[in-house]
Amino acid sequence: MPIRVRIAPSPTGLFHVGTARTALFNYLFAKKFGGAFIVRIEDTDQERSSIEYESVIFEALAWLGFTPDEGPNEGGNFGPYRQSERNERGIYKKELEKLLHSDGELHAFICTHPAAGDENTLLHHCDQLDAREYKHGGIIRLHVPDLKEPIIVQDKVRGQVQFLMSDVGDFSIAKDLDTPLYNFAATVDDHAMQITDVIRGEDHLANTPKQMLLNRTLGYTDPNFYHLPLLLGPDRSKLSKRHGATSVAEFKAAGYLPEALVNYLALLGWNPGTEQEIFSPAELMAAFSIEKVHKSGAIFDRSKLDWLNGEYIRQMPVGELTARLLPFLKNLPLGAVSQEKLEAIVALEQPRLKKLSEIGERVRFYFEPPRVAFDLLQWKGMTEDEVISSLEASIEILNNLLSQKKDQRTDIERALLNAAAKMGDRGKLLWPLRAALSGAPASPGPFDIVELLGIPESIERLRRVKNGI
RNA sequence: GCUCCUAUCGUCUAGCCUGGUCUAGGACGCCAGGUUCUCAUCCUGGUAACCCGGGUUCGAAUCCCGGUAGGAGCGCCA
Repeated sequence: MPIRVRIAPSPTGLFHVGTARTALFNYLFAKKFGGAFIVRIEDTDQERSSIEYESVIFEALAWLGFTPDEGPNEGGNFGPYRQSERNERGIYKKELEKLLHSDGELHAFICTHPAAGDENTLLHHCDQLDAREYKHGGIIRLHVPDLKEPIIVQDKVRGQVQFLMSDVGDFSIAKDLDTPLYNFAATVDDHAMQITDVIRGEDHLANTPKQMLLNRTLGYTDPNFYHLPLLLGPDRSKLSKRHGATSVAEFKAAGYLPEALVNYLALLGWNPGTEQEIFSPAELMAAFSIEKVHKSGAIFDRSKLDWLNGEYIRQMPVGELTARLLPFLKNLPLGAVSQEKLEAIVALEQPRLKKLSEIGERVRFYFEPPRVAFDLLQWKGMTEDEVISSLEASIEILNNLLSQKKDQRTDIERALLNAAAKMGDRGKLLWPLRAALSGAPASPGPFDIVELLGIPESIERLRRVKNGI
């Protein structure tokens, strides 16, 4: 039987990184076994679901590179892939009626208990077991006998986990014939879509016995279950908004590369058993095995993500990096900069970038003269006169180069370095030069900057700074 | 409160199944040094952990029991 897995997000909010990791593990598992990765939209709660949030899901999936094999946009033989549409076709109603008319120990019934309020932590053990005919004013529950009989979840990550029927209670499966609820709709769909392996977050572990009970009642076979450890915030509680950025869109906007995020997410709760940490998507597929997934939660640590992101940035061909950087350069006075020059600038910044979003302010000085404060120009407590003569020396060297038409990077470096060496401390020449050109305490080296700016523009900047002192 | 899950450096983890090779390995972070005008990159070194208590055993991070701590779930949300 072919492997079929699914992610079942509800379009009620942003796409969380935890969901992204669940999607990743499902995706890898499917690809590893040549199976199908399915997206099913769980929008039975019409109040909270929206079409905008649905597109957030698709955008996140596309950005991360997890292309669904079946889903609302891709189609497939098991559609529709939105629960709202499935509901319109009466898919749930049909199964619900089966449960309502079942004579078995497990069967659905109408519960007329009032909506849960403060008592919502109590288990429902209703005694209205004969009220099987649907009538308004009640909610439909599955009757679970109050027995000490265990329901054993064979979890492929955590092993055997036992629940008692008496601890499950009569749980809700639909508000009425036309309004199915999560556990019921998911169970019906997983069966209808022939899902073989359910890989999801640990927070669903307690739902599993309910779904197994539903499978048993409806005559379905259970899929394999895998419950992934949770993603945690620094305080070790489930990662949520209060821990900062948690949505995929936020990471994208913050300048993270999808391949770095994916790589990082893969390493949370899983590792290949080797010392490899950087994986291309293909390597990840090859190395992934769900047996090596952990049981314990993992803290989402930004500093390691940042490091990985930097690694990916450094490994990327300059042309590609430049293209990816474009959205983050929007607010800069780029003018009519050539692609070649832009790539040269990007190449200089490449080893310094941790996030794409950092590019903006780092490269602004290439496009417009910076403001330079005097004390920035001082190397090791140089006096005003020393700074001025240092700048003059640089200007003279550059003028010479200009008149000799030597404007190659090697020419620039040789001339400047020679002069700097004669001063004993190279910093006496090089620091004021670099500071005057960049206006920054940290930047690429002066030879690179001069080459990029061009000698005339460099001289111009140096003069202006010198005169401003 | 009830149910369930988990437990190795600050963090992600290897090792645990199949006890000895573990004076517990790697990575991130941090610290120091090298390269260097600066920053980053790069290189070198350092820092730091088997939750606690019993037991089994010649020997336990590894097996067993009991604690403790943390987490998740307990909706007419998903």
